[in-house]
Amino acid sequence: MQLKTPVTAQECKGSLTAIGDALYVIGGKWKLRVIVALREDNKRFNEIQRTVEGISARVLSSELKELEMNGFVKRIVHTQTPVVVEYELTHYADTLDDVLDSLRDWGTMHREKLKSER
Amino acid sequence: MQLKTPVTAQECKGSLTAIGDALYVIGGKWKLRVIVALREDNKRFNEIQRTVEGISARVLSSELKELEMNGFVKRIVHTQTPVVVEYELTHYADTLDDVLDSLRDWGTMHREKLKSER
DNA sequence: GTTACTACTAACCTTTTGTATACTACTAAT
DNA sequence: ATTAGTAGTATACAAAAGGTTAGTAGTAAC
Repeated sequence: MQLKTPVTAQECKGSLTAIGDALYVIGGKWKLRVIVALREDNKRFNEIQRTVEGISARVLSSELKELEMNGFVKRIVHTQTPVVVEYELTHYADTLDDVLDSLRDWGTMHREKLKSER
Repeated sequence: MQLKTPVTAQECKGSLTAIGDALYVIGGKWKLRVIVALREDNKRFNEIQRTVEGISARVLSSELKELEMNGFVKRIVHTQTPVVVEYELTHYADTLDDVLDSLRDWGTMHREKLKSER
């Protein structure tokens, strides 16, 4: 049994701004999932697409661009034949560990709850 | 300096599923923000709309319905004139505390980082 | 009598997101 | 010669999400 975080109007406004800021860069259906896929290992384009089930090449391509722009991902091109491109998480992406862990834990718990309700 | 969470292919797949489950019910632009607004206090419709800046009545209405369906929010109707409707977080919504806190902390940190880079 | 507040909802429109298919260009295997 | 793999982009279209405006019906203030 967990106590409710006491929240004043001030704190509430601050939270709203902060959470808005966070969702602005990591919100959406795919960004966090791509980051999770990359946490396993540096990955190449098609590997990521196979790991993140359901994402199309077009959407993955644009998500990777945004993640690169926001400093979560580094793009490494190996100029061989065939050209191989690797995507690597930056150190800044590691700052998302708490967010990803809490979200994973909550998702796991929620799935259990739904299962037990059936 | 924080160590990178070691992630195996198995753990990665589990995380992807769990995070997918979480985003399915609390993903999108508004749901978490509505919950944050309600953490301050039970709120009436127009109060929530004023607190969560930028949300339209139409969208707030549908978000509240989904939040109610998923067990995060209780709708309480006071049959007076005028009819007053209050929205209250359920105990289940409290299980999101870790997610909300980590997201708020990360958002705050991120905003500071952007500020210092300007 | 006009405006504002209560809590929405319907209709319509725009924007965002996603899907499907085809295509580049090169290598290697069958 | 055909197929598969490398990493995408172009095009066209469909679906989902979100925004805008107007309106309901009742009360109370100005």
